[in-house]
Amino acid sequence: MGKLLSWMQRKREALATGYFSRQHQHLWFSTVRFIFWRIETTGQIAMSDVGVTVKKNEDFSEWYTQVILKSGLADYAPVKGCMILREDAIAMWEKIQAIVNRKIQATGHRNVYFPMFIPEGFLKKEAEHFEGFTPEVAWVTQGGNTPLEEKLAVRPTSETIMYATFAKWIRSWRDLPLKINQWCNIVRWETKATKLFLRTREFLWQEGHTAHATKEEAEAEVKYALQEYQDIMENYLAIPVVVGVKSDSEKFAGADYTTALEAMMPDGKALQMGTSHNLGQHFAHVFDIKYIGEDEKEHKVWQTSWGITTRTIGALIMIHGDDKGLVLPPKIAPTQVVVVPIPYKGAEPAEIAAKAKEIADKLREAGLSVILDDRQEYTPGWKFNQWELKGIPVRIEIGPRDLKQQQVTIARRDIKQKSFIKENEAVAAVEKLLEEIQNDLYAKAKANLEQLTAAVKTYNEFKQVMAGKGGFAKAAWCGNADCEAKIKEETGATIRVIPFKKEEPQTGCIYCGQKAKDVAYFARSY
RNA sequence: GGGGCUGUCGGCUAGUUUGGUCUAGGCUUGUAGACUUGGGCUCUAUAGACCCCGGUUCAAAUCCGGGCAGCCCCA
Repeated sequence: MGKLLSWMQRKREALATGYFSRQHQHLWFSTVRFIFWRIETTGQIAMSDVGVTVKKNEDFSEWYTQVILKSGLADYAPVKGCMILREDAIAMWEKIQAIVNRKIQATGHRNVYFPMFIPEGFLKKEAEHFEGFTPEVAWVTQGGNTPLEEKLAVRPTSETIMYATFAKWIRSWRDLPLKINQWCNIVRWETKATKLFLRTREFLWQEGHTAHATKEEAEAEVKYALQEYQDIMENYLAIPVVVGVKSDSEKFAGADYTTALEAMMPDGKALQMGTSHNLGQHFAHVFDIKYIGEDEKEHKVWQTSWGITTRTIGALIMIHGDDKGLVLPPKIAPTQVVVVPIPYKGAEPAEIAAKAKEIADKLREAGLSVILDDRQEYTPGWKFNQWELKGIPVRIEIGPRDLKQQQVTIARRDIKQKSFIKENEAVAAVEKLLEEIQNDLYAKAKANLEQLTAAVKTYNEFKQVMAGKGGFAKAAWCGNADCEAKIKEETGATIRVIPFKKEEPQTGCIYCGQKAKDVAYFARSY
């Protein structure tokens, strides 16, 4: 009772001292809120929360998350760092799968599936490999109610479990080359800084694994995989990449050397788009993968492994997306064309609907993926926004005006431009437009990459780049890992790649000034 | 690896500073209907939330501790 009284006392004091000022505050905030509400409800651009509410160049990180969630590509899962890939994301991944499968199957690789559980002993066999992966391995220690005698790793990559089996499969030179690939999920237990698509504890990938009789063959395979990846990134995803070799400190744990593709994101951070490793004979030694050659002698095999992941979809979103949402390259878009009928009352709605269907069918016959959005319950404006959010490359509108003039209205997503095409030329025009969009997206991304690439001559210049907008800094490097480590410590930038296209260093090492070995691409990275 | 911030209907949020008229308000979305349809139209009705566990207290969305999740910054 005493406390109640003291509360009433305090409340009375509060009322006496602060009440009116709070009322004023409240009034003021209400007014401001009302003004924003007017802007939102009357403005051309701003609208409800259905769309993306931040601008790409104002809050990139928030923009990225919103685009993914609101376009319906993915969602968060209940477990930290795990994501749900939704219909459109899987559809895109399936497109990538189809392209990769077509390419590698044409060159004699075949798909397999190995188990996701790897005995600890396997993982431990190659010391460097184990050391590299062990900090982020998830372990199964119990089955049902019974503790396991040997704990099982949930695969962080499949070299060890595959190569234990390779040792059984490979006996003779006739068994070589062995070229397999698998599509699967991978678990790497990231502790923090997880991000949709880019860094998740579980992700999907493709891992190719090959074994060869000679070093030269393995080298050719490493190069082959990387070239195909480059083709996919540039000619399908419309993402320009820099290709080359990783420095020793960045190479795959257990490899002789790693080659990689690196792309540049709009926020100035690099993203690794794929890797192709030359494993040399390290695994062949520890797993005892040997064959009897034509020379009747015993030899160890030479191996490669290479992979790309669902991460590439994250790059796609970041590079091509805009303030209205996703922008998808036509070759990867799950749906390439959406047809929206615009039915006015009293303006032959049945005819418009029929015409829309006719156009959609014709486009489908031409091999395009088409959605006919004839939902009655949404207005055309609402549909336009929705399909733009989802990044569908081309939209066709068919309304009374079009009907009368025997034309269709074609709108392209990337530059939001409308044009009017005679109805009987529609299919050809759309096909041409899709190609144009594909090329324009690449050209634009290429221009951005060039703009975010700077050749630097001094360490000061280097630091300025990294402290500013970021991007690639092309700089001379002596080859010493200490310099690399210092640079990372001081600027956050690492060597992303030492390009295949060698450039003569114009200066000494950017850090120590000693004679430079290479020109390397440095950047902060995801 | 270190530091900081946040968690309220499906989404955005008000309320938390100062525990109590909060039986948690608004907008949006969802559902039903009407009206519309060339850029997220309008109206009516209706549904829907305090992250989890514990503590303090007569009383917790509000304070404290822990957990889980998300975000940001630095290395």
